[in-house]
Amino acid sequence: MATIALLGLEKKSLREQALAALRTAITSGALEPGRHLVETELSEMLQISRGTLREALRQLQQEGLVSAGARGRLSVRHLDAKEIRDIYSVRAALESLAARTLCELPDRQHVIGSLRASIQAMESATQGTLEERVESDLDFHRTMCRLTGNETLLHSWESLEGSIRMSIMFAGLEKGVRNMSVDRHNDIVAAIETGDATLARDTIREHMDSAAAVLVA
Amino acid sequence: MATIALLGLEKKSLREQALAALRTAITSGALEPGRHLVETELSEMLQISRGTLREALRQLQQEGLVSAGARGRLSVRHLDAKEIRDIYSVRAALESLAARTLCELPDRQHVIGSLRASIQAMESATQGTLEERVESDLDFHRTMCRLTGNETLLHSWESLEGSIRMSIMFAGLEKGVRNMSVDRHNDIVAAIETGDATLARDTIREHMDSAAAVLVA
DNA sequence: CAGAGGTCGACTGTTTACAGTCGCCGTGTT
DNA sequence: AACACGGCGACTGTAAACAGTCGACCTCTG
Repeated sequence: MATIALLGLEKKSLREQALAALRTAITSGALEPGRHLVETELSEMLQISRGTLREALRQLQQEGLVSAGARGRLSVRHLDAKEIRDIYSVRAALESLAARTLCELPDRQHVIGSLRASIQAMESATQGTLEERVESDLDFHRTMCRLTGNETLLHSWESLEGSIRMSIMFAGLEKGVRNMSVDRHNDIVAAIETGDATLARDTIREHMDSAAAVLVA
Repeated sequence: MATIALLGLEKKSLREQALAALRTAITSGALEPGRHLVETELSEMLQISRGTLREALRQLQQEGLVSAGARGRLSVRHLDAKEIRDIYSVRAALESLAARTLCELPDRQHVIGSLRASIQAMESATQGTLEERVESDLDFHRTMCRLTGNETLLHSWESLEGSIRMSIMFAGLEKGVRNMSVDRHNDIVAAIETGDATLARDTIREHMDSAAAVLVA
């Protein structure tokens, strides 16, 4: 196998570059689910030492992209239908909290603006590649979490992000993208704007349920 | 032979031992918040090499017990009142999902039994040390997440566990323990038993809100 | 031919060594 | 006295080496 490029991240530590490269390799399918990850092999691909690689792998493991087998053997995690549904349940819970938090803000104009901008970016990406559309979709949801100002919430969501990407990849990008609807996002923002936390929660739950359903179909 | 089985169970990697030791050191206050963590210093304390230590630190970092400063300098995370409230918000969201999931199970008898057993253990610990009482309390909540069978949910909760422990420590064990009520837990189980997800959610939220309020007071 | 060793190879666990960087502090200059 | 400079020490980033373990395959023996 050819080397995995570490482009665009020259400023950061090798560990972070490796982490990003591995994440991409896994969520893009270059490293297919179930694949056994051999440290010496990967460190050669990435042109880094094993020690540095191992640090990155620990992080990946915690994110759930990599799972441990006997004697520390690592492999790319394989997601089955139930796991995808589970991931989306947790995702829905986190994003519902995000929406509720935003609903309770006294002044939501700035928040609404940012969210609408994110939706706009998504509309612009309609003509782009599948990957770009997925990115813009995840951006919206990540933005929602970030705008709450709750770092713990954002961090929890981000540690789920890799699994979400894998879910989409697992089911095929087409399916994942087909489910992405600008309308749904507009509904969420509208609910937040009126401060209706219950409606926002229900909208998000429906969004997540149908997304999970499409992915496992 | 018993010895063979025991060998497999008690032998963990140095990394895991170090991880557990560091977690304990931080949540017990031996390593106070804000303290700068020097790798060579820690590796000497723990009698392990820096490489092994660094892997453990990455995991600790992801759990939020350790935060990174300039040039990779790590220090024990310091939680302020807002962060504690934020952590408990996310915790409430996750446990609400757990309760709702359990409410939707067709046959909940086994679950109810396990939860009541956990509460029983908590009552037994009433006479124990403060640490033991905190442990039994966390056990109940962790059990609730585990019983859902949603590994992602359990994992998300567990990655918050360290922060929860820090919150309790930050406010002083007495305060944390004073807030632990067997009644509250019984209320949660009762709600799950009747399948009333809304009631379970509200009970958990109140529980979490008041816990956070006590801790930051 | 079956099965008990026994060597080999492939990995992971762990340690040790080396390189780079930043702040500190003393020194010399003006 | 203020300031620029340069050596020094303290850390982190990174690499390379060493050790232990388990499975595969091969061989010898009954």
